[in-house]
Parts: sequence; C-alpha cells; structure tokens
Amino acid sequence: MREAGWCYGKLRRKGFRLTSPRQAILDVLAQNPRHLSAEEVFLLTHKSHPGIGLATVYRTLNLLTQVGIIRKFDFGDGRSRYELTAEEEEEHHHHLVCIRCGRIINYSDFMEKEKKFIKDLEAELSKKYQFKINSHQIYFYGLCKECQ
Amino acid sequence: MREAGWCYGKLRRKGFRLTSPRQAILDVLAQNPRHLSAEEVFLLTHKSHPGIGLATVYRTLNLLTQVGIIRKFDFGDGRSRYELTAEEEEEHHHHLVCIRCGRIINYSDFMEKEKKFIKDLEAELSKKYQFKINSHQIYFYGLCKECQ
DNA sequence: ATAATAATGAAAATCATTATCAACTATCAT
DNA sequence: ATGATAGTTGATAATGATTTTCATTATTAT
Repeated sequence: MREAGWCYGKLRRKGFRLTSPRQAILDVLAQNPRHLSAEEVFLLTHKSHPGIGLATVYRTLNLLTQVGIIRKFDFGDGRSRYELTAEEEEEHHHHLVCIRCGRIINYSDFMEKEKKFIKDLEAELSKKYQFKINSHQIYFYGLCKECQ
Repeated sequence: MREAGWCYGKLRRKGFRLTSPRQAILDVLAQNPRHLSAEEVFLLTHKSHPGIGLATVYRTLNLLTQVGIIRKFDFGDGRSRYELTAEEEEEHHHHLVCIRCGRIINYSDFMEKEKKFIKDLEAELSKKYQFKINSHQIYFYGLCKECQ
C-alpha cells in the first residue's frame, strides 16, 4: 500500500536508532489498512517477525507517536488506534465512526472548506481563551451503510 | 449548580428504577464541575453516601450514558469523563484540551457559525459515504493559558 | 403482603497499557 | 577492529481503569 522509507531518516534525525523491530513495525503500519490497534500491529508483525514482543510494539508505537511519524486516536472502544502520518503533513483527514460495528472511515473531502472554517475558529478561540491551539480532531458518529 | 430532576422521569420512561444510588450520582453530576472521571464521581458521591461502591458508579454511569442523560468523553488521559447532557439538547458544546496539564475547557461560543458549517458538512458526508450521522465531536488540542 | 425482578456492594477478574530488569546491539571514539 | 557507552529488546510482573460475578437487598406489579 505505502512504503515507510521516509520514516527511517526521520527517526535518525531525532536521535533514535533504526532497529529491525522498528522497521518491521513501520512496514506493518505502512502496508496495512489504517487505524490498527496495538494488538493488531503486534499480530501482523508477529507473522514475519515472531520474536518481537508486545512490549516492544507498545514502546515503538509510543516512540513513533512522539516523533510524529504516526498518530494516536481514540475512537471510544477502549483501545488506541494508530495511523501512519502522511509524508507531507498535508494529508490531514477526519473520521466517521460507526457506533454499531466500529468501522472507521477516513475522509478528506471538503477539506478546503473545513480548513478555512477551522482556521477562523481557532483564531477566535485562541484569543478568547488564551489557548495555544496546535491540533484538532473532528469525529462524526453514526451508522455506516451496512449497519443502518 | 444545576438540578437533576428532569432526569428522573427520563430513567423511568425507559423502564429503569430510580434508586437512591442513582439519585445520588445524578446529583453529583448536576452539582459539580464538568468532565468528571468515574473515580471523581465515586469520591464525591462517597461523601454523602459512603455506602455506594465504585462498581455501582460505573454501572450507573454506563446506564445514564445509554439513556442519554449523560455523555461519555475521552480526552486521551486514559480515563473516561462524563458530562450531564442539557435538558434540551441545545446546550451542545465542544472542547479545548490542554496537552500538558489535561485541563479541559468547554466552549459554546461561535456555535451559530459552527452549526451551519457542521450541518452542511454532515449532509455532504452522509451522501457520499452513505453514513447516517447522528452526532459529532470537535476537539482542539494545545496549551492552556497557564501552560504556555 | 408477596412473588418476581432489578439493583447493589464487595471482591475477583479482565483488558489495555506501562514499568522493570537482565541480556543484547548499534554507535562512536579510540 | 575494539571496547565503552548508551539505547533497545523480550519476557514478565505490575498497574490502572473498567467489568463481571454472586450473594444479598430493594423495588415493582400483583
């Protein structure tokens, strides 16, 4: 699906080592559908690298989140989900979450319109609440096509 | 701060019993600042009703969430937070989350503007993804006044 | 009242996630 | 190359939030 090459340098530049477990986990994140849970990452990684433990998966996911290579989400089912960030930061997207089956749809349509709206709103909120905003998330909850 | 009377009937109508623990927990939610965690609800309830156990607090919070009397949020610090819903559904608000100290600010300014925007967006998304949207959440993450 | 059913408290169990620790490995200066 | 240093790892134990279990108690309809 995607390739994780660009991440390697990014890790290095921040002073972290590019080890084989980290590569394996990055590849799993790049080559699989999105919003994987830690356990899903572990199981997928385990196929090709049975030696890699769950603790390492968690550690690596946290590290990659710190560095900004992946992003951590919470869709309300009790486990965190992780998504590879786009190489250039421009592929920002939001989520539709099905409250019945848990399916998650990423959308990035209508982003132009949103971008302007969010920008204005951020400016107003920052001013009123003296809050330095550096990111946002928008979630829509409802029923997906299959679950209606 | 607020009073929880209107909730009682709502519980009954759905076929649940209005017991003293439930009343106590509802009162705590109504009379305290928002976005309380389960443990905070437990501790506050414990003051006036020392007999009420943590399990009952969790059970009641889940029940109230099901019924729609309260709403469950996840701000990313590992514990769920609960907020009493407004009696009329019009008091919808969004959140500013401080990524350093965890402080949460509810805002409901600019909602007119948001309302129109969200409505349009929902219409477009529903159509494109055949998704029946029934709620949404917007979070802004950043640094609060004190933490900057 | 009384039976039928729902709700409760205490404790144990579960689940995701994090910390611990000894063994291992990449990196850098020599 | 080599060895010292600090970063990483896997296995396991520990943690913290939430849920389940089960015997007991309270509430409702009869």
